[in-house]
Amino acid sequence: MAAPGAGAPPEETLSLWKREQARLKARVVDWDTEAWQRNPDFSGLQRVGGVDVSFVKGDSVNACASLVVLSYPELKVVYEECRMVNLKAPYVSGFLAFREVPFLAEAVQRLQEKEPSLMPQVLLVDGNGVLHQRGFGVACHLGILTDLPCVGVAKKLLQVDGLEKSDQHKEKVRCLRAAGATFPLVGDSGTILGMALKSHDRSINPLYVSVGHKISLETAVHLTHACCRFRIPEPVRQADIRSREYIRRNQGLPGAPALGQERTLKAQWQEVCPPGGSAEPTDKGRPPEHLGPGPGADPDAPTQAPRDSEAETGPVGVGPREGPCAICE
DNA sequence: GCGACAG
DNA sequence: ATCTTGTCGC
Repeated sequence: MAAPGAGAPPEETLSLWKREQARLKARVVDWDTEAWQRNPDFSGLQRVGGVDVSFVKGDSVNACASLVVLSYPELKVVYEECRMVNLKAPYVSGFLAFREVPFLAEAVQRLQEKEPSLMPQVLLVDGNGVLHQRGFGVACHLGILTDLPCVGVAKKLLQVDGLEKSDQHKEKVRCLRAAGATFPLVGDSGTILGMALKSHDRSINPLYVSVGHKISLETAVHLTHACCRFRIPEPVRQADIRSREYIRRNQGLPGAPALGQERTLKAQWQEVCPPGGSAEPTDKGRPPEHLGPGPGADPDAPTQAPRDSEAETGPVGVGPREGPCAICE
């Protein structure tokens, strides 16, 4: 029940994962540690990274992990890496990092080895930071593993610690006027876990920003907003666009699984975690082999129209009622 | 049966 | 995450 549609990890594994999260959580730094973070215009900030993982259609194992680095404030892609990976763990809400973070951390590691001068000064991560069941989402996890400042940027509200998509929440969302408008996400404990951010004038659904590592919530929100040309901040959006594109080009090429012949995650999970047996940690790292971006992979190719899919804008004829809001006075 | 469910 | 067309708007 923990992972609908896929093989669920044994309770024992979840227990180990929780312990690991608790151990690493102690290292999270939730304030500004970098000089550029203190400057109102972020002067000194030159490179912002984004990461994402996209999937092959009917396959929960094969995916493309991508890391991009954009110049700031121009928001032009100056580095890109896409790589096909075999996910080892199923998706379980609250444990996303155990599925994706190993490959993201490896991508950062390869960048460090190949082009250290392009190392981003901060990473925007698709998912939550401290806004999480145990206060340690994927953005925190990646931050600790890489020691880079990280920001959690989620597209949906993770309903934890009393946070819910209640009518009151929806009311607050409707009250967000111009891009940049926010409201705090306060947990039962009274702690501010993150901020809802209207990232674009024409978007209705806000982003849910939270601290990952080495950055304050205020700076995280300001930075996220500063990186938005559309609803999704450019670093994450470019990582997403490029990883999907990479998958499209890789489909049908040697190495890609034949249709209907994919290994299911459930099957793979059974290998790693036999029902009743002890699993052995086997392989470590692959040889750094490049299936480098072919000749037609210009980073700057504006093949993408200035329009985003998704709910960049609300339904035209059925917009939420404008007018006085009881909550935002 | 119903709601929850980051990606 | 993914399945998917048109449509409105700058």
